[in-house]
Amino acid sequence: MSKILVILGSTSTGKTDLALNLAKRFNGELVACDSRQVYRGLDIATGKLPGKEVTVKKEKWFWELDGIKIWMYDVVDPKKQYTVYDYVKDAGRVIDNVWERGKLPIIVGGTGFYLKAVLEGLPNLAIPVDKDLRKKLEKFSKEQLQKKLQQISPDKWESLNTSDRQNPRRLIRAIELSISSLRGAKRRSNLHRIGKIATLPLVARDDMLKIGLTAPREILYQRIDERVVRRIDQGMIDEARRLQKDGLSLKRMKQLGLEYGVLADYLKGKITSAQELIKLLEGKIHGYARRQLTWFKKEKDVSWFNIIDKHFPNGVEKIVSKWYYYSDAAKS
RNA sequence: CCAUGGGUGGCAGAACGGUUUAUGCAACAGACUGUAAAUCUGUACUAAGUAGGUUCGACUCCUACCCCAUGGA
Repeated sequence: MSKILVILGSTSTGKTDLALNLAKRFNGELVACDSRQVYRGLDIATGKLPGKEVTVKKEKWFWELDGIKIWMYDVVDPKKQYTVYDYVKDAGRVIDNVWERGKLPIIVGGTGFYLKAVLEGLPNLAIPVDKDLRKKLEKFSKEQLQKKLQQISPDKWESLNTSDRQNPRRLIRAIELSISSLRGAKRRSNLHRIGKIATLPLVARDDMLKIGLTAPREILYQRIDERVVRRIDQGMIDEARRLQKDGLSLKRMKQLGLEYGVLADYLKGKITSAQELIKLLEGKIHGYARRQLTWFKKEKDVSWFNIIDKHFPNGVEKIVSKWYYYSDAAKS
């Protein structure tokens, strides 16, 4: 069996809850697809635990929630930088392993880019980061970067849209790609080696089922707001303090996004009242949810379910069941 | 009760006697093939505690009142 089930949707739609139930029913294991859950120690704010009560066991390479394995939590130290590249590599291995043991991998995805990368592969992943180059380029102003790219690769520059042309990070990567392709031959070997990893899954269309969870905006925001308060109660602030104590710089914490960005400001003393803290957290997460909606809107072949419908889990189960048991027959 | 400081868009926070009054956050829309919960782009908000006055013109000056903060009684 090489089927793969994907649960996607924006934050606080209850992806993990649903995935756990499906895992129990269909002999599955979860594979988290979240750019922050991969970091050790980022637990409360990244929502590693589902909304419902659940027994938790932490093993070295996976967690076990209610006896269901969940992978791709805690794979790296938060001081290190983890990228799509790492994710594709690691998750690819995990998925293979799940298949080997005859289980159904259920990808629980909030990070659209990572999801796309594992599912479809990302050709350019084969071209590695050039640290020295980046170090140099990071000192450049936006204008200098633009000029540089126009110089070395007008085509690449033309291919960028207006917003990416203003985006230093993207400009740097574009320059990196251009220079690498100028070096032609050398790239070959890399392409070969890493390209294989990047396209690892290559799941046939019928073997993949994508379930999307949505909710009306107001409901989503409301759920987020409730969750913010709950997480503060659960000790989200102490979690940030602990990370700092363990040597995570506030600058790095800020890079970790959303909650951690706000919490870093809080620890710095930039934010003084609890009220302000909560408001900022809510606002940031609302924005995030919106960006996810924008991204997932374009996702193809998704069976969407609105979570305000109390019976949606039944609907999901039905279609998963049909896919799980019968799609082989349908294929032939 | 006195003194001092202050009341600016949803919030924070500047400048300024004079056509569109910053900026940041949030909001809304979008981009995104190695930091993606990141980063970037676009749009909208179109605001001055209240009541008067000065002025050709007031958010900006004056008066009264209301409210807030700090200090004092």
